[in-house]
Amino acid sequence: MNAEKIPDIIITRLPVYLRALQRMADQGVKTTSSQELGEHVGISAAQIRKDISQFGEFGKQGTGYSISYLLDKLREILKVDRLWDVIIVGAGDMGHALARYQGFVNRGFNVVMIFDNDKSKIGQKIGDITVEDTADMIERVKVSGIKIAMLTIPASVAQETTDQLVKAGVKAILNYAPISLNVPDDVKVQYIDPATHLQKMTYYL
Amino acid sequence: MNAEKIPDIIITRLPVYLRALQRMADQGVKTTSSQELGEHVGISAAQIRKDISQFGEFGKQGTGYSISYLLDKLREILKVDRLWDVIIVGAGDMGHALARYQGFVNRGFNVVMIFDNDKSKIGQKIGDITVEDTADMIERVKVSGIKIAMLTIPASVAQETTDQLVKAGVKAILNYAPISLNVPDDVKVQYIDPATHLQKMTYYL
DNA sequence: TAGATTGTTAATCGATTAACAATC
DNA sequence: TAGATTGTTAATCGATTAACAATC
Repeated sequence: MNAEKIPDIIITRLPVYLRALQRMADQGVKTTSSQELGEHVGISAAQIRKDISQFGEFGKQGTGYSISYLLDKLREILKVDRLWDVIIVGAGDMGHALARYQGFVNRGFNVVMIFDNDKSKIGQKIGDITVEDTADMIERVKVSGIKIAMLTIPASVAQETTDQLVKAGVKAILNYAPISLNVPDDVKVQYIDPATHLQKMTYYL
Repeated sequence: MNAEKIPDIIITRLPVYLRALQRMADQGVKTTSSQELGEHVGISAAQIRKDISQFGEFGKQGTGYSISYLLDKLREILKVDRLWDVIIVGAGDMGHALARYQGFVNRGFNVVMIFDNDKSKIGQKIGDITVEDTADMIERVKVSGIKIAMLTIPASVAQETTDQLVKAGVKAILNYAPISLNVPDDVKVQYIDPATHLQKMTYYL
């Protein structure tokens, strides 16, 4: 793999390519071109070729890309050629929805624990996972070596919970709480806040 | 307001500033600086000043920005100084979670209808909204003039449903289905796909 | 007043696009 | 072979940063 640093914005696009290619594969398509893939994802063919070529020469002149081969390569690059254990912190509506979501496993993720600090929720079953006490979270995460967490708790407790997760060794946080989080440089955060996304679009209305 | 075209990437950051400022205001803070706001949201002070100055001179040398004044201005710019009616398409777990989410109203959005094509769900109550038949969606949306939809349906039906929404006059779609959507230029789409967000972070693990 | 902080300019840095030789 | 499409280069375009005069 390439030793030089790959721009973050390219890494952001790879999962989108992966998703589109997975869909094409499901439909039985064997081969695609930068042109065709670009039409699917709304990105120029030149950019797709440039992005992919950062990691190697995965295509063939004249014929384009083998979808299964490119899928393998992208999964390897993104490290989703394996199954990552993931925890959910917050067993509210959103935590429940994520816990029941069927779309994680074939994309590299496995929800293994759910935490909440509400005594009435602890012990409840969501699918085949039992909600555990947030008080035990640091220890449980440390011991199991889990690196990824999804946060579905109120904004008011998001930063302190994040600090605990960082202390427990978590390196990637998908944050559903509507607040910006402060984390060390080696911890990544992605934000999902529907209101923020909607507010971007109303500008154009 | 400025007549020149504002870069999309600036528009993406404004809701993040808005969210942080709203939080500061809730905590009783009256004034802030580009420096302080930048520390909260993880963006450089220079960039914040440049972004905000695209729309006018909202700060004061020496003292910074009045939070309530800047909030007013940002809400006006983003057009969330009003309440937008929004529909949810898909009454599954995610649709339910969004329907029950309390965080929309004070950020400019009001969920007014929920649609599903599953006969067993139609007629069900979620909060004080009754799930309606997707077959009636185009008509209902057209008549009410709704411009914003949140899509929480399977990827397999997302594009056809999107086409219907576009036909009904919807101009902004928040898409939770794990698929890229094709829409006309005057329709905006934002994507929320937890697996895609997670896959971006695993690259760095 | 002195100190702080804005708004803005110019310089730097980075990303995208267009074009085409290489080649399947 | 002829046509198609990659990988890559150079040019263009756009975004970020540093610096500072203006001024509260």
